[in-house]
Parts: sequence; structure tokens; C-alpha cells
Amino acid sequence: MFQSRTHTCNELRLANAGEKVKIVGWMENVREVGNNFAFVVLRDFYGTTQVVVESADMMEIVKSVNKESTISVEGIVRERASKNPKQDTGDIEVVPEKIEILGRCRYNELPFEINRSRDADETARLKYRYLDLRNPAVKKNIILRCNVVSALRQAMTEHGFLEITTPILTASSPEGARDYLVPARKHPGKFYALPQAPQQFKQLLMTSGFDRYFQIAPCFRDEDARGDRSPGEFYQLDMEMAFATQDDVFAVIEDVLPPIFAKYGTYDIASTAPFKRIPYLEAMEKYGSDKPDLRIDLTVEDITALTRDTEFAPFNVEDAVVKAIVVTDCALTRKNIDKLCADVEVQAGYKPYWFKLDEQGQIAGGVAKFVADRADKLIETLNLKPNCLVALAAGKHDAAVKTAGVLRKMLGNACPNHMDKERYEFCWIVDFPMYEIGEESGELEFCHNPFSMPSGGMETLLKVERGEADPLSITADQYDLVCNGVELSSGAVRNHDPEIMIKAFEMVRLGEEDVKKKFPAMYNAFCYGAPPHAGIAPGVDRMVMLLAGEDSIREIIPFPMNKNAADIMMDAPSAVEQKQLDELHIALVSEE
RNA sequence: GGCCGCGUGGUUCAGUCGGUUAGAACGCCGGCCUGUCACGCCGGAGGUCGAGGGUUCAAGUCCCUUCGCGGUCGCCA
Repeated sequence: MFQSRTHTCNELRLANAGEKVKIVGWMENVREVGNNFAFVVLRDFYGTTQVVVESADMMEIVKSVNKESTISVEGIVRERASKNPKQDTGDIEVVPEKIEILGRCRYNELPFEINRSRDADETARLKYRYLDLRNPAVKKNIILRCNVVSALRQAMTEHGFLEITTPILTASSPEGARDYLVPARKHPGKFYALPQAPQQFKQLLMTSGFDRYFQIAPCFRDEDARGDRSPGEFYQLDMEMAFATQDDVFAVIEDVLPPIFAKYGTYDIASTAPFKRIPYLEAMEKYGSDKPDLRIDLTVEDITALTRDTEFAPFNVEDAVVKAIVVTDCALTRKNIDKLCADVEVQAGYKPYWFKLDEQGQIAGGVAKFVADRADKLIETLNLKPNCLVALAAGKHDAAVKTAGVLRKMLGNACPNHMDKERYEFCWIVDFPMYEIGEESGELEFCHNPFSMPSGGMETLLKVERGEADPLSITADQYDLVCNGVELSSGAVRNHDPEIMIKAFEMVRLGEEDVKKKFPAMYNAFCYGAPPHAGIAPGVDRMVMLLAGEDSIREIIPFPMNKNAADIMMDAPSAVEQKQLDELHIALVSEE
């Protein structure tokens, strides 16, 4: 029968010398340095402790098991003859009197070496995630995640928010991402859906009179993965406040997040309240992105007027605009620049261009010969100095802006003198447009989501109806929280007024019936007196990723799926028994 | 779905212009070693080069198809 340990593997110190102890853990390594003389490294959750084997019978037990087996060691703590300052328990070792094998590792070769698992093939890591997680370097991100979630809960609770769980099995929602569907056994032919977010439930809670709600909420979206987006499921710090404005929401977030980033982040510096607020249109013009990385000090300038009538074709296509990013004291070689431009083209889908002002102050390189005739004007307007790189994006407005945004990001990463990496820079992107012209339909459509309050409310919509304003000029009381170029969160002041809701829908050729049909519970609830309310939902996974300084979202998820939304450890998704399908009234149709 | 990259002993990778028996490090097995801590030294085993087809006297290497993985665009109200 297993008896509990007296100490963990990160507990014994010189003061414990002479004590009889029992420690347990995984046999990480055995260093045989002589005949019947070896050092065994025992590892548990807390750390490692050295066990010194000096007798033939103890040696026999150690040699009878493979590494990574679990064992217990009872013995006497002794001061080491040669200490190891790099190890917390490096002053002592345990001389065993009894070694017990608790759980045998049946394989003498593992799919990868535990302490180097981060270098191993990702498929192998995911398949043997329980071994991968034995690596303290891997485990530490999961521990960080736990601490961050705990700190978020505590901070939200201290701010008067109640954590309320909302259903996981709910109704499919008509817009947004692809739903995960769950067949309903008791309702043949019908399906539940897993929530893409608790959006409607939290708004219903507001209508019910709960004042401040939050939840570490699981969200499910059947969309393709990205480096910073796990497929299938993710967590949000979902929150909503009744009788609240945009400023009220900002104040809570600006109060909750910076201390957590300061305490748990890889970098020491985090921006403090109030975060910079940038209107959407300004962000697009100045940074070429609605999620600008403010650690980069480069900005985008419009030089369309300066590049008119050049011989360079891309500057002259119809409606072309030309955007420029000036990089002072640029150390990039021609080869660096070409590589960077190629990378930008892959990511943006459009080719960037460039020229530079060389050390003598002469325009050179790239498209220099096409703009040489207006060199003085360019130098003056852009305030160019010797050794300046001017990166260019040209094309139709949206293409040029997007390309400039990618260029800015890549230039920042390539030029240390223009990016101070070791910090967290937050900003709010505000005043998102409410409507856009749909690419396919060519007609007015909702830009983001129909839940947001149009800025100015009914009055704004009526103005448009009277022909006094352009519908495209309507902004929504909607905001994004951005940190270091990562979109952490989206939120909004919600539209809680059925009249304004109907009017907002009428702008896109829909009406009351459509509102009722799409969001029946919420619409009905709002007809019984709803409070103005606002909220936001920062992504927990992305936050932890930023804090951990990881580039892959999988590093901060305990059991991640691969890019194709498959859990290769559990073998999910998998085929099921015919009996299960029958009960669910489901017939499979073969693909071919 | 489009584009890009990768796939070689258990793991990470090298492999030149297509040319002899496909190499290294780590791991594993055996031996030596009484103060190691990434222990050291000596020896050994281990490969359908993702799969299928083609070109060639000859393919890990070139071509086509296909599978898997990753990145990216679409997508993510």
C-alpha cells in the first residue's frame, strides 16, 4: 500500500541533513559514475532531488527499471560532498534505505526525450501530450494559465462581477462562424449547437437584472486554425455590465488587465490606464491595420499626390493610392529588403516597393529611377535623411493599406531600432463602421455584428433615412482591445432598444420579422424593458500566449488539437457505433 | 478550398551535379569508471529515406500523383 511522502522534490535543504525522509517522483536520470555508485535524479511537480546510490542492492533496484518510472525513496538526507548551486536542492542528497517501484515505464526508449520535448515533432508531442507535459518547460505555461485565470476571476469578483455559467447545449445562431452541431435524440432531425460565445445569454442576464456578469467561457467555432487561433474551442473572459457605457467597460479592463500583465508577463513593462484610443479609420490610415503593434514606431503616410504621372505602372492604375513607410537609420541590406518584400507579398497578397536615400543623400535602389525626377519633393515632404529606407505600397485603397500594414509589421520586426519588443502596448480601436458594402452582394450589410448600438442611436439612423448622411459613415459603439498587434478582444455597447434594432435592420433591407426570427429570445426580452448595457470578451488563450511569450497557441493549452481540429491523442473525431447513429436518427451518406 | 514549406534509425538533423556500403549528435544496449549534475571513456544494435507511379545504366536526390504535418490567405457576426 502506498504511503504518502514526507517532502516534495523541491523541499529539502541543508537544514534537513540527518533527517529520515520519503520522497516520490519520476526517475528522470541515472548517472552511473562507478561500480555500484550512481546519482539518480528524482523529479516531481515541484522540482528535482538527487538520490545517491552506494550499495549493490539499491543499484540492483535502480537498474531494474527504465527511466521515467515512478519510484519512492526512503532514506537519510545528507550534505553533498560536491554541491550544485544551479539546483534548489543542490546542497543535499538522499541516501536511500528503501526504494520502491510505484509505476513502471515499460519502454526504455520514449517517443522523445522529456527535457527536449519542445524540439520534437509536433505530432509526436500531441500524441504523447502526457509525456510532453512532464517537461517542466512545457508544464510552466499551463501553470501560468492557471495563475492567470485565477487572477482574472479574483479581479473580476473584486470588481463586483458574478460568475454565471451559461448553457453549452444551445440553439444554432444564424450569423457568424460555423456552428458545431449536436444531434438531439429526443427531437429527430433537430440539433443543438455549441455556443460560439455566450453573447445572447449574457444580454438576457442583463435584461434579468443582473448588474455585472462574467464567465471564463468556453466558446466553440468550427473555423480553420491559425498560429494564434486554436481550432474548435477556446476560452473568453466574457463580461457584461448593465447601465454601462463604453467608458465604464474600458475602466474595468484598464483596471483588471495591467496588474496581471505586469505580474505574469514575460516583459516587465505594460501600458497603464488609460490605454490609447484610436478610431478605426485612423488606425487603418496610420498603421495599415485595425490591430496595430504600437511597439513599432513606424507610421504609414499617403504620398499618392507625390507619385502622380511617374513611369511606374503600379502607381498609375485607376484609383491607385500610394502609401509610404519611412525607416530612418535603416541597416537592412539590399538582400534583407528583397527577402522582406517577398515575405510581405506572401502575407499581404500584393507586392511592396521601395527606394532609399543612401549615405550621400541620393535616391537609390528599388523604384528610385521612377521617382528620381521628384526627389527633392519627396525628401522634403517625408523629411528624409541619409540612410532612410522608404517602403511603398501601391494599389487600390484597401490593398495598399493592407500591404502597408504588413510592411510596417515586418519592418518593425526586422529593425530593432524601430521596435522595443520588451513591453506590452495596449490600445483601444474605437468607432468601427456599422455598415459596409458587401463584396458579393454589392449592397449595404452589417460590418461586424448587429448587436452593437449605432453611435448616436436612433437619431443617426433617422438622419441617414432622411438622406442627410451616408450610411457608410455610421459608426457603432464597438471597440477592440489590441495588445502588441494581437486582437485580444471585441466588445460593444449593445443595442437594447427594439425600435433602434428594427431600424438598424431596415438599413440592410431586413425588418422586425427578421430580428424576431434571428434572435427571438433577445428581441422578446428587450420588449419587456431592457437596461442599456455594454460588455467585452478578452480571449484567455491569446492573453496567456502574450504573457508566456509564445508564438503558438498550442503551447498554452493543456491538450490542444492539431491544425486540422483533430485530437490525435484521444483519436477525436472518430467513427461511432451504428447503434448510436440509429438512436440519433442519423444516416451517413458516403462521400463518393 | 488556394498558395508556400517540410517528411531520412527512437528523437533532432546533414546528405554536394543523380553515382561506391545513407552519415552525425542525442537516446538505447553492453563494458569501464567512487562525487556526477547535459558526467566521462570504449564498443554495439538500430534505416522499405511518408506512400504509389515515372524518367534513367543508376533516384534519399529529378518529374507526376497521393497522404500527413506546419505556416499563410480565404474564413473567424
